[in-house]
Amino acid sequence: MSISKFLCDKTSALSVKRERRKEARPGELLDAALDLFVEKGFTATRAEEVAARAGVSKGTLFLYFQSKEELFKAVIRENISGRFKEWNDEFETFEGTAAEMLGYCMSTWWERVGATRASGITKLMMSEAGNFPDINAFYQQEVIQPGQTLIRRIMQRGIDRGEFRPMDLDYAIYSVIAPMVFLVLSKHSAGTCGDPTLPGNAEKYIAAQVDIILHGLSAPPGSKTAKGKA
Amino acid sequence: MSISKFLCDKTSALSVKRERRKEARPGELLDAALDLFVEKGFTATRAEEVAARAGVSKGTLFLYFQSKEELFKAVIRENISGRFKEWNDEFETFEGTAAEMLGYCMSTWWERVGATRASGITKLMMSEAGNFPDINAFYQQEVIQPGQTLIRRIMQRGIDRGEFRPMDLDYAIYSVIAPMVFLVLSKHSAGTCGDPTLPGNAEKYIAAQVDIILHGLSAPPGSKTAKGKA
Amino acid sequence: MSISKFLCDKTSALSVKRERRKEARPGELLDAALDLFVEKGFTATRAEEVAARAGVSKGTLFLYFQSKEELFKAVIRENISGRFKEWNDEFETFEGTAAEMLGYCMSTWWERVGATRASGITKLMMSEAGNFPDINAFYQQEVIQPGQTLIRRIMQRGIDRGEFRPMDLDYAIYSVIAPMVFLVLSKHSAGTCGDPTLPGNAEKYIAAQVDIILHGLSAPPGSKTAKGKA
Amino acid sequence: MSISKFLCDKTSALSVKRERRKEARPGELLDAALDLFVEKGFTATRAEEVAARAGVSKGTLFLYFQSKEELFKAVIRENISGRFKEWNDEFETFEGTAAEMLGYCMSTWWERVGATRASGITKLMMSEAGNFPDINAFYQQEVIQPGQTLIRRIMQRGIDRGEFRPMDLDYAIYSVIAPMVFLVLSKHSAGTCGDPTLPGNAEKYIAAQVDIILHGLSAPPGSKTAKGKA
DNA sequence: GATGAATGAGACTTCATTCAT
DNA sequence: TATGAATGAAGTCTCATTCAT
Repeated sequence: MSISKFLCDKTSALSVKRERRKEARPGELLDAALDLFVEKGFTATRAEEVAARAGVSKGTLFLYFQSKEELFKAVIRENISGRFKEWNDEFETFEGTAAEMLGYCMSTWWERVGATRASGITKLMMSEAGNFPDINAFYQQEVIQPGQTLIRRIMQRGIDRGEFRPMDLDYAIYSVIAPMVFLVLSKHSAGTCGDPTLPGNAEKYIAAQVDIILHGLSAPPGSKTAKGKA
Repeated sequence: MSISKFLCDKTSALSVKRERRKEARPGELLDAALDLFVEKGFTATRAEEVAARAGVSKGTLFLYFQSKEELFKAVIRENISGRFKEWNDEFETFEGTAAEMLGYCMSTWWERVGATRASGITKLMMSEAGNFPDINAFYQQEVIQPGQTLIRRIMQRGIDRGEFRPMDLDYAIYSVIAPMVFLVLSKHSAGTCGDPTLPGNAEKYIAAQVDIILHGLSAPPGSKTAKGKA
Repeated sequence: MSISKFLCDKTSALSVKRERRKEARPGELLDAALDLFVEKGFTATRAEEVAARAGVSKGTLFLYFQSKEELFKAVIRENISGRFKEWNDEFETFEGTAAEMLGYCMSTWWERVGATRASGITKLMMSEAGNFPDINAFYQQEVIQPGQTLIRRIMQRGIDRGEFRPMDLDYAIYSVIAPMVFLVLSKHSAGTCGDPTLPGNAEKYIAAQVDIILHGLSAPPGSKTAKGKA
Repeated sequence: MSISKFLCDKTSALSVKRERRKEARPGELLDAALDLFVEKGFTATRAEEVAARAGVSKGTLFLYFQSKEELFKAVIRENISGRFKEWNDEFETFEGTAAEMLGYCMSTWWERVGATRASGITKLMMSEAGNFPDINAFYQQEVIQPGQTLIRRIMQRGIDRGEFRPMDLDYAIYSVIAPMVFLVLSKHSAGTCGDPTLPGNAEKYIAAQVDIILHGLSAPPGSKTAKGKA
């Protein structure tokens, strides 16, 4: 429409890439920051490293984020999947048994969260949450609470249907949660990086835990639906 | 002028400062350091804070530890007493079933490690080990390996005796380890500090996990054939 | 409001700070460092003083030099341009007598080294070399050895031509070197700063020494026999 | 006389050594300090090192010297030989020629000062005088001025007697002083520690310089006393 | 917008000096 | 008097943040 438009056209071939980049800058910075924060910790990661990994200069980082702390918060916010609403819906309409639902839930979680870079957030929160009370509250509200609620509802349904033994869900939910948290922490900690049984075979790991848990939860032979062998 | 004056002179309020306690200092500093490192992370903890919490000045810390990093290493070393030898011995002479042994093992671990300040080391290693490869190697060798080996031996015995189902122990051991790791991490992370179900009732938590795991591992009533192997 | 305002805007009094002069900084810092190191000694000079004298902040110094010690090394290197190659060439093609050459050599040395700030390096090396073995080795190789070799060659030529008496050059060379070293040390030591006979009249000092040395070295009139050897 | 005297007698065998030591403490500290200050420089020498070399604890040093700086001043004071008065007297009654006197003077200086640990003072003053104006003034007054005066008087006598050429003594005196200063600096500087021609053969060095200087100063054949060859 | 030179608060560490024993 | 544990001011160096270009 304007002359400047024509002027811009001249460099369009070059600027296409650059402009795409420009739009993507904040995202690239968040990605780089997530990786580095997870790998080295928040304090031990230098702002310049983040910028360098994102392919920009130090100054540019502060163009998009007010401070290193704001960058941290943005990293958490950006990578916290608000997927639990969606999963709660799936739960409502799920047709199989509670056991199937629980297994499906853990596998899906691995595919959609555990296996992705977003899983680093778990480690990050465990390590740094103490220094960021507000971001921690946000994480509690967006992740911990919905996640625990979903697990609890599934298990409650299992108990109600007689699939699972009656138990105190305040504690029982952690038999599901702990193995998943442990898996992602292992993935991101130096401590188990050399362990071939873990990150490389996460699916097998998940399957093994599901198997044990479901056996552990299932109602004894004498009860309603799980009579089988007896 | 008064008798009390003379009495006080020896331990007067003024002389509280500059106490000479060469013997006690290292321990006090290690205690303070463990607390702060666990709470805030190694990098985020200032040397002066450690000194202050131990009730000494900045300089005194460096009288006993060559550097902040050496202090860190000493903290790790101090809190890893090779308890596993002792536990392995207990395992050898244990008279009960593998299930009893496993339950006993987890309860004992809680009493002797999980409930103590030493459990903070777990969080510390997870957060910072990446930046201290040599410390990490030491921790792997002194804690991770012996711990996993002990669990594995107990479970293997259970399988051999037909108490437990046959399973791939490379993965199954984590059904025991994950809940314990999760517990201590929860204890030391702000993330779950507000969660009333966890730290206050660790014994109940342990009991619940033991119950589920043992159910999950146990062989079905009709399949005592594996016993023959033992 | 006024035209002058617009003119001033570009180089306004306010913008004096935070000038960006990447090219010039290292040189300015090296200059400042040389002055201060010579004046107060390396250890007694604070990094911040060097920065301040160069008109920059503490941090800027470490932008250009990895450490204070690296700065020290750079100061030495910067002020030791391998002048001796050039002087050795001059010696090869010099047409006059050895005596003329020696006098020329000392005068030239004064002009090109002694009178410049580079002469402070001598004092610096004397005071601090003991604490920096590698720098010392470098200085030996780049300055001491070539310098002594040049003097020795000139004197040897004088002996060979019968101009100078035969003598043990291992010691005789110091009759030339000592007065020069003494001169620059005097120049840079508080000890003789109040001495009006020295720094202000270095040329006269040099001339007087040359006169005495040449008399001291020259062969007695009747002993021209050594000439045959040359 | 008193009981305590008898009591002391009991431990006298042991305390003889100790008491002798006690008396000697300040001297041992000054010795150690001189060595270390000369070797490493004032700032780079730690008070504790001095104490350790003297065989006492850090605290004891400060029992005898108010501060490290006072220790430095005491080292200088202690080691500045007020021998010039004595030497001036020798000069008055010396029977030989001025040349003999000059040679005797340099040899004697080497024996009584140059070869001793006290010669380190020269290096110390060159290196540190700038930071200690008052001690420097003291050194000027006690050493530099009397020393230069002595040399000047000897040379003036040589000129007066026709032994030496007329010359500007303001500069000529350094032909004698420079080689001596250079010698002790060489002895104490890392720069020439590896040079086998210097410290090991100081007497030869001195002799060579004396030879050249005397030749350099001596009156030409045509003058009164030094006719010889012509 | 993007850059990276410049800044300066703040961290680790040293060491002269003090003082209870 | 002698000791050496303790102190804290001061120095080196880092790095989040700013800002002129």
